[in-house]
Amino acid sequence: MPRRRITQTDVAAMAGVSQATVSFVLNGSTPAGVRISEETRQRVLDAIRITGYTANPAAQRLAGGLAQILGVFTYEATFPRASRDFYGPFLTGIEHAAERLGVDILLFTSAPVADGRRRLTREGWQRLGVADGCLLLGQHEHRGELQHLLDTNYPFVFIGKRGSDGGRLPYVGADYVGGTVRQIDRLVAHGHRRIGYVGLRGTDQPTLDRVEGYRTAMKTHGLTTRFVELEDVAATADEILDQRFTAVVVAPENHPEELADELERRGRSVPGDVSVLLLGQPHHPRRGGRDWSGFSVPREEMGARALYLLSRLVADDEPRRDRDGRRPAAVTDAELHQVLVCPDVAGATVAAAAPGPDAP
Amino acid sequence: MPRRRITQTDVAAMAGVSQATVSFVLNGSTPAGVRISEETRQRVLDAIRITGYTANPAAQRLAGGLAQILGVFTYEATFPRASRDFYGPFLTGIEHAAERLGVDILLFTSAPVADGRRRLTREGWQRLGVADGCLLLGQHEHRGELQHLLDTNYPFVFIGKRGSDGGRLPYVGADYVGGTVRQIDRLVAHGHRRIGYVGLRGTDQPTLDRVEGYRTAMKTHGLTTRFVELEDVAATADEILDQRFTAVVVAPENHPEELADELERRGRSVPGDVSVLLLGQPHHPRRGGRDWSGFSVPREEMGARALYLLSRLVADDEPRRDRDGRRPAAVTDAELHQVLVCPDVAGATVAAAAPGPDAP
DNA sequence: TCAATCAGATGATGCGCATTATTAGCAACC
DNA sequence: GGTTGCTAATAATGCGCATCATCTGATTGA
Repeated sequence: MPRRRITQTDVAAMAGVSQATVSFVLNGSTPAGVRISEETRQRVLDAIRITGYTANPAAQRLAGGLAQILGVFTYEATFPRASRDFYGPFLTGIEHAAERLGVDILLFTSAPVADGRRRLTREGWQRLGVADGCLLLGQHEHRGELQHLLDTNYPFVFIGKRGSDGGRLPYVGADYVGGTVRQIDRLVAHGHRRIGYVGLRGTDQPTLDRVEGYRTAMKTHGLTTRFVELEDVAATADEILDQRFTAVVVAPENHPEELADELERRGRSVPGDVSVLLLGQPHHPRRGGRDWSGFSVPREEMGARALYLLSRLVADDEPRRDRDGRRPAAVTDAELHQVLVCPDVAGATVAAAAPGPDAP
Repeated sequence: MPRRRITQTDVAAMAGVSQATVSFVLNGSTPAGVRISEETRQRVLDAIRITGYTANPAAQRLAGGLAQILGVFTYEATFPRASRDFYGPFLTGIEHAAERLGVDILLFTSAPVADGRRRLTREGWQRLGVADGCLLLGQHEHRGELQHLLDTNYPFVFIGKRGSDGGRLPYVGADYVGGTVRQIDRLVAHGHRRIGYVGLRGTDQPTLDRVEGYRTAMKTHGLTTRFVELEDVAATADEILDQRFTAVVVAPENHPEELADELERRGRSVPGDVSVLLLGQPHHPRRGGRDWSGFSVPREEMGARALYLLSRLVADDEPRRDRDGRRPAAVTDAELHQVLVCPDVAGATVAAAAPGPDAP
């Protein structure tokens, strides 16, 4: 086992060439009129094989190359793991993809927290530089920081749809709209007509998309949209009964478990009297919690797809060719904004509508 | 927003000093006979504050400094989060500690897998270098690789006790011995006398420790140790009844859930007829699974403590002082090998022994 | 008065790599 | 025979930082 690390210079010496030649061979060469004969190339490759040379990522990065390190930054105040039920799956997907890509993952756990959200400023900028590109997680992004990333042409990909910014931000999101539409379809197929939307107004993308999906689907079926502002769970339960809903859709962050409890406390059964569909997975799966019907967000896949996309963007940035001298195909606009299907979850909180006043 | 990154040279220019001076100020200076006046120091610090300068980790690392990056390597074939019930909590703890320390975490997801376990060789060595030190996870470490780490004096810490290697390997483990002893104590306190150990023979540390704990405790109480080799769950259930055990202890990887099912299928209740104590948490918590009694492994804390220890080791390696000119205290032997208490879990699978032939 | 000491800093160097500019050798052409 | 053109490579440079060796000017000691 060698004491000192093996460098390109060592390899060069063994192959009887210059360090530069080794670098060219490793990078598929040909930046400008540089040519390496096939024979020399082979000699270098042999030397690399024999010595077991591997590039020092720090040096690569410093010299303006790629380090095969991709970063993960989050805007949440505490690193995603803490809210592990929600963020864990993203990271699992990211790690799987990283293994496939042969890339290391750098978690920016050091970024300072200000105003309850993590910032990229100051400390952040430089640290980002160790990674070839970065995945961005969490709702509360900071516009100025994003602008800087765009300005400096630093490759990044959002996890979660970003509609706000006219197509400049690459992202991999989930199709909350489509998922919600299908839930309404489902309810209608079960004979429901009075279907309420329970939730908080919000400007976050998932909420906007759920509302849009609800609106669209209700309109399609010629039904009236009815929103119930969630303030107090008990009050909301009363309202649901007052309005004689036979079904409601609700986002997972809006305490569906407690809501169902309240309904049952009022002598109604879920789904016997009221069907409840969840627009996403439960955030904090309770021991012995209900088996919710609704749709699920493909979080692992989102993580993985985001990393793949990021790696493509990084490759695009680097004007380097593969060994056939061709550049990989450029990233298309379609790739830049991916929205993944949210599969339906059968569950046990949906049933046929009780025949009510609106029944035929 | 500056286009080009701010370097020490920029800061130096602003403060009217040389780049070297800036570096000295940042590192608490004084490598050899170098002195910086308080006034100059302040000027440099001001310039840093104004420019918002931050060190480029790649450059720091290349120049032999610290990058404030700590690595996580695993010997498992797939990266830990994938088997997230077991490994997830370690990473949670690690991330929390990283936030506290202001350090980024590098996951070595790129390390190649050979023979079903991940290796550090070739690819690995150089990549490790980006991090100031590294946490090691998983059972199947490779001796040669460890030796190399020791030889090159690369700072690392194992998560999980490492007894095999006479105190040369730093680790943060869990006290399986003590935890197991207490479970036996618990059973004895409940009047149990015929207490079996169900499990597979294994040479992994946790298994060795559980067996040791069982042996010790049984001896202390003057009871006979009885091991049931787990081959087939059904056969094991039969054996438990044959031997008229009133209680068994079992490791979580040995299918406790199925075992209890088998017992109940035979008309025995858990814990009514047979108490079952789990020596650790369930590996794959089942929906609606039993509420196991036993002990839990403080995995998050292990992760966090391991990272703290690693950071101390790294600091120790670097002959650098803090701003008062003192070196932090060296790592003691006690710190080098930490074993954390495994708290008891009350649970619902333990009850008083049914009066049997051994009863008074 | 001249050497010795010391505070306070700076210049130069190298870490390992990517990349640009340059060179050496040789065949072809006028 | 000199110039052009081409292939095949190398020398040199810089990325940003840590660090070693060195330098300057002031103060002290004899």
